[in-house]
Amino acid sequence: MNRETKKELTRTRIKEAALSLFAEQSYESTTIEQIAKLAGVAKGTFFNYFMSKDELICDLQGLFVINEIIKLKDKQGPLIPKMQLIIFELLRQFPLNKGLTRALFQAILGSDKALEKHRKLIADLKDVIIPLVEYGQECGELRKEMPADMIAQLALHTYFGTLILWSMEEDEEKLNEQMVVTFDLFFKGIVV
Amino acid sequence: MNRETKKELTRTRIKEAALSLFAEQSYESTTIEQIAKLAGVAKGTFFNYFMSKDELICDLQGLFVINEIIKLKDKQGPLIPKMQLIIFELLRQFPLNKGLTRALFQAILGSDKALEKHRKLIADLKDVIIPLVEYGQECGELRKEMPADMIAQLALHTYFGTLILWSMEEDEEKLNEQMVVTFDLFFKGIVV
Amino acid sequence: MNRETKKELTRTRIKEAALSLFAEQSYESTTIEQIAKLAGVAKGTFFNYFMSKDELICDLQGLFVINEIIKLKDKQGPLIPKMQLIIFELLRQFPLNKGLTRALFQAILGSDKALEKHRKLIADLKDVIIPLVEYGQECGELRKEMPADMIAQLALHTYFGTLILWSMEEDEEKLNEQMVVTFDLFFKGIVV
Amino acid sequence: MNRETKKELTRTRIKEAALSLFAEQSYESTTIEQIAKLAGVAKGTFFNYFMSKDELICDLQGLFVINEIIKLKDKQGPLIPKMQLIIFELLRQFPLNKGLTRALFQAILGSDKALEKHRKLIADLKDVIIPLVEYGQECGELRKEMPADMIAQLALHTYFGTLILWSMEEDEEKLNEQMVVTFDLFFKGIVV
DNA sequence: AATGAATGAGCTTTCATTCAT
DNA sequence: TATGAATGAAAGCTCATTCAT
Repeated sequence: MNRETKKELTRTRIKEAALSLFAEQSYESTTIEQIAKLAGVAKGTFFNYFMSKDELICDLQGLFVINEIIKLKDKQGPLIPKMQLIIFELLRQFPLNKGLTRALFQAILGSDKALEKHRKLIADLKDVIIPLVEYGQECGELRKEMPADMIAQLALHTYFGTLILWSMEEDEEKLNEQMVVTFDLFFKGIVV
Repeated sequence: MNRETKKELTRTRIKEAALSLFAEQSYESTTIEQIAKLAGVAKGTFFNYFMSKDELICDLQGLFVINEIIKLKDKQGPLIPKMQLIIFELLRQFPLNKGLTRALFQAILGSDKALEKHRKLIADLKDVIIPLVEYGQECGELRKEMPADMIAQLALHTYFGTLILWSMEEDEEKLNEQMVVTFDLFFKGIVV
Repeated sequence: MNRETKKELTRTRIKEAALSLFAEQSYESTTIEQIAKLAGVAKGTFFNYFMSKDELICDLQGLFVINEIIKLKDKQGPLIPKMQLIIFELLRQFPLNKGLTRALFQAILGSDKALEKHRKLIADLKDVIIPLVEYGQECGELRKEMPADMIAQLALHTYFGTLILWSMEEDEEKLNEQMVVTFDLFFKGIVV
Repeated sequence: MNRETKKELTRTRIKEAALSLFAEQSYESTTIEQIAKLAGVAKGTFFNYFMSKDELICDLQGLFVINEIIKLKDKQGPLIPKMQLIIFELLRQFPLNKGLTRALFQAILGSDKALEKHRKLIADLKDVIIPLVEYGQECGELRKEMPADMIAQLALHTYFGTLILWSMEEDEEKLNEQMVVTFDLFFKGIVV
């Protein structure tokens, strides 16, 4: 195994350790020492891979890759199933559990860098959704009295609202089910 | 001025100082020393009023009083305006700005006590909304194919989704406007 | 009830509260606030009766009054029973339990004033015991090869050793029994 | 010098600094900051070596190693000299001065962990002494009317009584001398 | 005389970060 | 590159004591 691969492996181990700890504790109360220990490296080694805790969280946000989602943009066919696919893809990409979701929100809310990155993610998602909605409106599938960017925005409100309330619930409901139901209603609101 | 009044005043000053600091910094990075200083009291005095930062945040959550909202439950008339009133009331009660909203979410996500209190708030809100929705369904105002508790849940998803995304935006949009637009769509989804 | 009596009563209540708390917690971890609360007075009131926690402990040491003991000095009769009476008197005066004993030692060890007072107590006790021993030696009851002040000192070693080890034991042995046995041996060592 | 050695050195420096400060002030009034400063390390470094002041004191109690004493158990010869050797060994092991002795007692009396550890020490010492006494009784050297475990207990009363009273004295008497005299009397009491 | 709110120095403890090895 | 001991600023919090009422 060459040096490059080994480095990548360590980086991955650190990220996984962080995710695992964030999931069971809160973001703030997870220390770099705990992460390093669980990753099997020394505390100092952490800083060879991430300049700070802030940078780590920015990197973890990168897990929400929307590359796959962008591809859906140019796919043909009716809108609703495509949007359901986007949602499905967002959920599938990342094994979210309540603790981890809370931790990520907490981290984003506490770091300017992470907040900035989150804004970019939101903008990217909008860039994917807006054309879809415009296309749907042109096809006569969706109501036209509301601007496409507003509808996209609302879709995100719905998505993140479901996500954060779910993460704060006590019991073990599946996120998928809640998301499906919520968007079912959302689609009812926007279709002709 | 008697002692009791003075104490109440100090308590208020501390809360206001905290709110003000939470609004301009994050919750985590606001220290008790800063709060005390801004409130014009000694650090130790803070602890005469709140056993911990946690307890302070729980107290601040209490600002979301839903007493007014509960009164709306028994008011007559069509549903949608009443729900709009609820939203309006929730927003009016508390001079939310982005920084403060982010700080409150951060605090709730980082403290078990505050999380618990938030769950209670959610439950209370549901208790108000569900009967309204049921009444709307009986009157034939709302679709009946979706259970009332689910619709209530969705309303909360929509509300909190709008709230958190708004709080994370960079620019100065008004929350009120976003909320009105979002719920306009939401209502379209649920009416017959 | 006149003012003087009332004041005395409050003072007693504070002392009793302190003793009670010292018995169940350690001296260091008992706060003046706790004492005041249990005594049914305000925190500030404590300082109207005792200038400091130090002064309180000095006052409590006063419980070991040796006035009664001094009277035994001039009593006639054989030595051993008289010394047993002294021990009995010391134990009787004060409802010692392990927690309280530990707390008192802790307090004495941590305060210069209390330490000084304890030295005086020791000196007073010696002043009582030495003449007794001298008389015992003259009567031929006790060995003469050891100076009387040394024997007195040894008696105190024996007394305080029993006291402190007993207070540090886990189980519920009675102090009285241990003391009787220990001194039984002690007397065997000093009699002719 | 390798890392391991250096660490051991720092640990030793911290312990020595603590002992030195305990000797001149009381245990309670010695702060970790003082210890760190005297040891020439940062405050935080203290906590890399000891989780708390409590743990430090437990570690210091470990200075009373009784390994050497245990070896005496199986030595042949008359009892009294052997017991004198034990006392001598206990005193020699640890450069006791009055301040430090007081501090140790104070620490033990104020910490549950340290108290527990002290009980173990007492139990270990009894385990050494009892067989010796039994052997002495079998050989006809010691009186048989008193159970061996009681005699062992009394020896400890005598030892700790001497120790604590000595530590509370103002003047500079040597502990050794007091101990020798006290036990001289003690032995008189127990021999046939 | 009694109160209890206010004080603030000082406590233990945490932890991201640095840096010599 | 990996290490982990050292750092030290800063955190939350305690509590004996003061003092205006």
